[in-house]
Amino acid sequence: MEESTSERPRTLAEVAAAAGVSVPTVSRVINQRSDVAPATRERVQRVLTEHGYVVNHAGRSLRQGKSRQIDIISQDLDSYYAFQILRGIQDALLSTDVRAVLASTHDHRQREMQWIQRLADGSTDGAILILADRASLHLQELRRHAIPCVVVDPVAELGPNDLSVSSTNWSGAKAATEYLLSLGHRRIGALLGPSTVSATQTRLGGYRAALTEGGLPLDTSLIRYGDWQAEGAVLETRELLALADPPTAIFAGNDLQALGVYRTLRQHNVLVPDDMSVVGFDDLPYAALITPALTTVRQPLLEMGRVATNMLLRLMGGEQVDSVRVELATPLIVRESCAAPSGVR
Amino acid sequence: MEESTSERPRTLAEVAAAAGVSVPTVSRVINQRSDVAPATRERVQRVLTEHGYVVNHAGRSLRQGKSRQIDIISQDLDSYYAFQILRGIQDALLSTDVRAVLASTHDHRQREMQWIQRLADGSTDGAILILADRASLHLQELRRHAIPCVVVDPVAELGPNDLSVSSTNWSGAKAATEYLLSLGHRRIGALLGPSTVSATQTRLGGYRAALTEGGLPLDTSLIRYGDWQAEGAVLETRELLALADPPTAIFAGNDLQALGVYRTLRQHNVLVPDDMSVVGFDDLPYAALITPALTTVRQPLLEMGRVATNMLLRLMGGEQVDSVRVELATPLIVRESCAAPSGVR
DNA sequence: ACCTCTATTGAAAACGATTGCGAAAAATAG
DNA sequence: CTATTTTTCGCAATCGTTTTCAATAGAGGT
Repeated sequence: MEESTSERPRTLAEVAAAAGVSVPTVSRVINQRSDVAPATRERVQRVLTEHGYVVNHAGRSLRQGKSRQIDIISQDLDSYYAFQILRGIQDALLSTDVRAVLASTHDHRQREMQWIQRLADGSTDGAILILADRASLHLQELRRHAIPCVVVDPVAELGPNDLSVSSTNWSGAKAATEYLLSLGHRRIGALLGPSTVSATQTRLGGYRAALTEGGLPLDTSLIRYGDWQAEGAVLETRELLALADPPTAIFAGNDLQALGVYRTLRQHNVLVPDDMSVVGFDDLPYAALITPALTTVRQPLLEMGRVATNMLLRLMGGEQVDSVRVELATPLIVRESCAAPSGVR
Repeated sequence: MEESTSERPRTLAEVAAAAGVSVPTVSRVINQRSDVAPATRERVQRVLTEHGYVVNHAGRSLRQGKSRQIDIISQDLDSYYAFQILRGIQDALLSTDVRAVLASTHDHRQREMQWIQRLADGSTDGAILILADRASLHLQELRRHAIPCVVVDPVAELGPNDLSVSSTNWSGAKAATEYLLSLGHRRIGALLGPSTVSATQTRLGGYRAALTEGGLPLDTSLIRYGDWQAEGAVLETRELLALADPPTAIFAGNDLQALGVYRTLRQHNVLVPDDMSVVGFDDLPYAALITPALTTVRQPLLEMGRVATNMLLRLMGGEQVDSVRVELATPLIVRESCAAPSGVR
């Protein structure tokens, strides 16, 4: 199909020669400048497409100080969670000529330096930060260099000018709690993330709101702060089970923690959902596959990545982005892990 | 700490001026060339470090035709599997100044073109392909441009000169099967990947070898080809259960399929491991967390990514890489999903 | 002391694109 | 038909680095 004559023009000069015009003219055609006569443009364009010329990015970058690359920076690239976001970013980039560079530095001193340096020399046109907070070295450096960036799911409040994309943690938690209440649960354990993370507080707010609306008191002994990990959840679940008046349902901070809850309950011969209802958060792919299939609040991670990327692209294009803080909806996905409490009271 | 005087030298010229030498000399110092007098080198070096100068990558790239970037290309960036490899790659890159670019094109025509073009203009110094085969467009283009690349876990036989890193599928499968045999199982179902994938065939070989050594015949009705997905595994498990003489153990092609097996068994009220033993492949993080915890053959995915990257880096450095085909060990991780068959015969 | 050789260094030419500026050509006005 | 404006397009400079290449200075040999 594409048996282009093996000698593709490598430089503007070659194209220019072939089209009988000067180098700048070809450049103008490529960059869709207006000051080219229609006839000339057409002629150059033909040569361009026929020979399959491609611009040399190094040359362009050098001249323009732009790279058409964005950095993806994740605090911990070690969770399935971040991976989903990554996929969304890739998606959004598919129809552009922008490329994503994995730029996490993982507290590696030397690497952080390198990264900062790359910022200075125009190697980076923009960045997407996953789970960053305002104090993050990355965010600060990006601001210093005035490089556009968007934070996906910030862990703490950002500055007033920092763009972010997250999900409706509050209503997600509220919906989950309401659902459990509607099933008849009156004692609902909340096994959240670290108390310092804003998402945790927001979700706690949703949980509390649902309880209040349901006319129930807030029992702080039912609230546990975790570390987002399954191992931690094991301990916290044990604590909940050991309560004098243990909960009949557990709202886990994420699906990974829910996995830890499942595991612990099994060890204690507590059946899900018969003896204990469990709700997760995230809806990672395996949530539907474990048994019993996990009822969970879906975070549209893919979508979040996509939206953040589109915002960033607009920002990079110099457009004004009006919505500084975007929150995407978090539907409750009902599966098999919840039921009415067994000991009806 | 690093209150560098805000006017960091942006160019070699500025450094040169500050050090009282010429631009090329500074360049030579930076690139550790030998033809610089010790005294001069030391003087320049001081200016360099004191002012925190950093090379401009666009300039260097343009001149050298190298980018210090490698492409990561994955057939489907949509599995947790690939993500683990990605982490390994990141790890290996941490102590270098090479950056990883997500370059999967997902059969997106336009994007593939862009990618090929970037190959031509030196935007890519090397590539790591995940799950590619010899016929892959990417691999062919890379070869055409003589760009070094390494394939992680090739899905089909590669050319004689293609470097690859994979795992010992044969002995992994053999170990898993032997383990089941040692528990007393005599009918072991094999729920593999697509029959066209070489890993599938290799594992089948290991499975068969264990059977033969155990003096058991190969019952082809126990062998099912799947698609690596959990949904497919559901169907295939049903088929196995519907056999006149169903297996007492199932060896799944990967952990995701094992999840499907679990799910189906639960639906059919078949207890794991009491009524059916299950072995997985991969050892993804959730394997230890589901209940019962999955006994599985560990693929050192992280390590594979790391090894592949190191090979690539050496290749890019012009070193001769002797081991064309690297296989990493696949230990059997025994957890809770296997037991002696219940109906002792 | 002269010649040769080596170790250092800088001047200048790339690398491939974009852009400011001015000149020629064409269009418009008078 | 001339004067003025507008289009169109090329020259030359520039982005920041690396790489010849030649020049200089010093070392060593005889």
